[in-house]
Amino acid sequence: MGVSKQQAVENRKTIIEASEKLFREHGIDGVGLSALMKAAGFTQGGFYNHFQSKDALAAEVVASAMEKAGQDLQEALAVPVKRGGNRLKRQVDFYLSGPHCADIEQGCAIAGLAADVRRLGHEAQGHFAGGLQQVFDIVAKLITEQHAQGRDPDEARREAIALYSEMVGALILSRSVAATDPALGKEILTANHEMLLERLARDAEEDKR
Amino acid sequence: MGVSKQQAVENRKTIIEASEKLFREHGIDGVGLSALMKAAGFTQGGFYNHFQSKDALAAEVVASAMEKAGQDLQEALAVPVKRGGNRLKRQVDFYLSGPHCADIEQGCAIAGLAADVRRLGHEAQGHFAGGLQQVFDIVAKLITEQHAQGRDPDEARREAIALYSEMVGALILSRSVAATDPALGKEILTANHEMLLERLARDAEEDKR
DNA sequence: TGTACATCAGTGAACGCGCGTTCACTGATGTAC
DNA sequence: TGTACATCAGTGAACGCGCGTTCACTGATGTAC
Repeated sequence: MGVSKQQAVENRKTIIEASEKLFREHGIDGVGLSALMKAAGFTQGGFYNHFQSKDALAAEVVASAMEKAGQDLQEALAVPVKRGGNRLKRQVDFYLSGPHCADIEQGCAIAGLAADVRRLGHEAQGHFAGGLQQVFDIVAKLITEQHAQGRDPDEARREAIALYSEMVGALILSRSVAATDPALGKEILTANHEMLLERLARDAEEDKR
Repeated sequence: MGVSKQQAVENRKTIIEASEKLFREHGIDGVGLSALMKAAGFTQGGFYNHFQSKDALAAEVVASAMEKAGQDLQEALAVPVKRGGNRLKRQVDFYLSGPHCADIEQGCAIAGLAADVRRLGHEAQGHFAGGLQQVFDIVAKLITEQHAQGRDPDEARREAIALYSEMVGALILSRSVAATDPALGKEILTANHEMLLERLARDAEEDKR
């Protein structure tokens, strides 16, 4: 067809982004190259102009998704905090909200990909692990700024990992029953949300003493 | 080949159990009927003597796995508690241990299937949701018995859901990076474990007052 | 700057392969008399 | 209790289909002179 180099780079990105959505929704094995390329607006044959194999695409999808996840959180950290505002609480509120839970395609990449990544190649797993480290670091910072007198870094990291694990688990469990038992799905979300907010409030109170 | 009715029923169970392991390890789309039947010790053709379709098998696998999970926990509840012993703590210790995390085939069915169940049929999801309800109920009982003066049932259920969500999230995240970054995998397990034990201890102390 | 040629993203058809499913056949089990 | 027949779990080959991948071809883009 003849396409400029710049256009080709953009098309490549389009394929990766379309693939990410389909991979999250149906799993990597649940969607074929023909569907991926079609979703990106191309025909199947062009795939191998951009990627060596489906596995290679999967690795790039994970890398791209995790990079985006890290950036999004980074931005949340950069937004100036209002007086009496609480960035951590706002992140938790958003994460465990109904809309975020329902948005499998664009919601948290970690919750959306974690279970599938285990079955992908070494490269994809590496990108995922790297992104996860970054996310834990950022959440640890959010936790540290939460405390007036700061926080021991190791302790903040432990809390960040526990907090994030709980939120990811809640999202995955809620989604797993959402279609069949929406009430239970909602309950999982709210139970975790309430428990987390109570703990945050309790921590804040202890800080004052 | 000619096989007694009783033998046929046992063979059917063998297929379901072999399938559960392969489904957990590779995902439902990641393993074919030929591999499933071979793992159970049969040839591919016999599959349809037992199941209407691969989807139907998947639904039975989920039902069987969740039933087993509920029974296992039920038994833990039935074991007489030793003086000063703590059944809840022991469950948490086991759940977030390295060996349990590494045992994808026989470990917690909920963590092993949650992410895949979303992509299965309505029937499989129903079995999963039902099993999850049962598990939440049992964990709520464990939490209630934990407190000297008992616990408001709604509050116990909320705590059970939050506790279980965190453990499931920790297991899934730990497994997702275990191959590439084993140190991070271990850290996720221990961070969640320590945080949970601290909370249990704190709850126990509050109880005394 | 204009012309001739190489490049390479995109197309669409084709490849072999393994998938889920079907089928004709076998023969021990289970049943009827 | 013994004999004749129906049942049906199991085998192994075959089916069509969609998969991941390959390939010959197109034609605008990019390059060399």
